[in-house]
Amino acid sequence: MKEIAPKCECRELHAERIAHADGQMPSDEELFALADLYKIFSDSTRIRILYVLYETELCVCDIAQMLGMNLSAISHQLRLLKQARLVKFRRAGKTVFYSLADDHIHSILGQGMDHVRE
Amino acid sequence: MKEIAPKCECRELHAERIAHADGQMPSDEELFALADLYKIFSDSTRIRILYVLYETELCVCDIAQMLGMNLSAISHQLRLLKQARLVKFRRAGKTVFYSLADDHIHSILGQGMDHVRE
DNA sequence: ATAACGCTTGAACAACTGTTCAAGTATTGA
DNA sequence: TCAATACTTGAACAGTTGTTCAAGCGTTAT
Repeated sequence: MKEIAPKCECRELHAERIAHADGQMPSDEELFALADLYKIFSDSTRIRILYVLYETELCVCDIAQMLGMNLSAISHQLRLLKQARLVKFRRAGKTVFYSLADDHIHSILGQGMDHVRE
Repeated sequence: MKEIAPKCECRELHAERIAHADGQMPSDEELFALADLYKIFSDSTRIRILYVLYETELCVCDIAQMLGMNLSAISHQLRLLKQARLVKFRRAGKTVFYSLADDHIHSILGQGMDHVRE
């Protein structure tokens, strides 16, 4: 049994604040989904893939070349990006081209960058 | 030795695209910093902490109470949020109050939420 | 001083993650 | 049909992460 309710005397004094904060909360499902979205952006390989795709579609071996990584590693990460609907792909013969799924992704990446550069 | 340059014939055909994509790239340091920022938001405990602090400052035991977790777990996560400069704190007697570091955090969380709710 | 409270910290542990390797599939050209 | 190219996939591995437990620190009241 884990202790989930520490007996803290100050809680009674803060009841109003807690009620207020609680009323503004998004649902738990939304917060978990949000964390999962950020999880995709939280790896530098995936972020770099998204950025090389910012301007143009590229095939898997091009991405691997640009990132200095092997094909398999890139392919695994592309699968995650695909599952998260952040990239889409089209096959042209033996080659598979990947590109960003929609413009929303651009704006998310842009805002994060603003924070880092501030 | 890891293989970092897969010999892919299509690369020569894509040279222009690669040059273009490369010219728009943020620096590696910026991309790593960006991944680190997203890493903070990628855990549901930390996201939930940030949201309960959205409207008001709260002490550690209040946060633990609201999230149904023990004090130590919350304290560990607050340390990470502190290091990332996403929260600030003030001590009042025995109690330590945490709050969001600045308004920038609000807008980042807001945009992520838009994507999830779309 | 001493004790109690609120919080922090370090060590330990299980769970998860990213990369590699080897083997596989799909498509094309000979 | 056979081989070659471009990519995908599963298993294995090391490295990382989040939580818990126990012990500690700082503040306040007695």
